Amino acid sequence: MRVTELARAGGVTAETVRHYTREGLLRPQRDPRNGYQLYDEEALGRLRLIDCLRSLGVGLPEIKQILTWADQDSPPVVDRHTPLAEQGRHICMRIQELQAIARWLDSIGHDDGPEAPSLKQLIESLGSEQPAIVTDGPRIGHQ
Amino acid sequence: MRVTELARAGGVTAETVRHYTREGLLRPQRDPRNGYQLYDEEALGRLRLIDCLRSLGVGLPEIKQILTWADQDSPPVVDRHTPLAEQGRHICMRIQELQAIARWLDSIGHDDGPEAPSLKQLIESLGSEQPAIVTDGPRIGHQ
DNA sequence: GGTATCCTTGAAGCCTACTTCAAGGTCAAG
DNA sequence: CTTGACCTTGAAGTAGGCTTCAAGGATACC
Repeated sequence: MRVTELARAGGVTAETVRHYTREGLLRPQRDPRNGYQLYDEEALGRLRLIDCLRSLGVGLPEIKQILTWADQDSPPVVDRHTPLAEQGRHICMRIQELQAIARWLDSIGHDDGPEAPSLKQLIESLGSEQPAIVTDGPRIGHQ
Repeated sequence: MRVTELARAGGVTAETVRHYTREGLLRPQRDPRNGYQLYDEEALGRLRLIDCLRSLGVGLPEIKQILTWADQDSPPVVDRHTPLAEQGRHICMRIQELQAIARWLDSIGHDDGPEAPSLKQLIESLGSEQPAIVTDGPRIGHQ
């Protein structure tokens, strides 16, 4: 498929796809007749992965690294001190919180009567959790 | 607690807390003696919620709206066309993907031998999903 | 063969979310 | 009573991630 098709399939703009391509996160083939960029099914998977990771605040350079691993199928045998592994743990912890939020956010749509979780309760529960072991230094994740 | 204490507890910088305060997402009390900003337990919950939503790409103005609802305990009886409800569905769908990613990201830490999910498989599975019903218009979510 | 829609490129611009700066007040320890 | 760590404010700066611009080629329909 071409840029706009991939973009539509992935729910982003064509410009975004071009941006990712320029940055080397997507490596389309070329239609030799006209120089158009051609993407395959895998590109869609990559695009979705990029979008997910982006939505978690992972930066493009880091995502590029991840995709490079995928390309080589090289097991990311990184020790547990690389920022990515760090983020892995961070994200796994966060998924818990996200699910609570998702439940609440979801209850907005189909009003679940009185047993819908209250935002106040949600905030309360978030407030009394493990202290998110962060010692110092620049934040990881979203800018 | 004061800015830096809250910041430490929430895993962000003091400047970020000040920023959120300036933007009205946190409303600390004031120590009348010196004008210092004083945050309570609830503020920590709010901070965590902000951080979570931010990591999902929700913008500060939208988060502010959510927190306002929480303050009023007004049930967000929004119809299912508000951008927030839209995001709710978006996020709920995305949680699925995130969990797959989290599983993989998690497997980086403790190497789970041969049955660790492969990145290629992950990408493949992301590529062959529901087409993320997006018709047109500006993207929601992360910038 | 217009013209409308898609594609290419690089460079410049924009927006959000911080971060840093500058000037100054507070406060506990020594 | 000075040093150092912390606090205040508004304004200006930075960084990342797109987005838009400008100039031009490809393709398809009438």
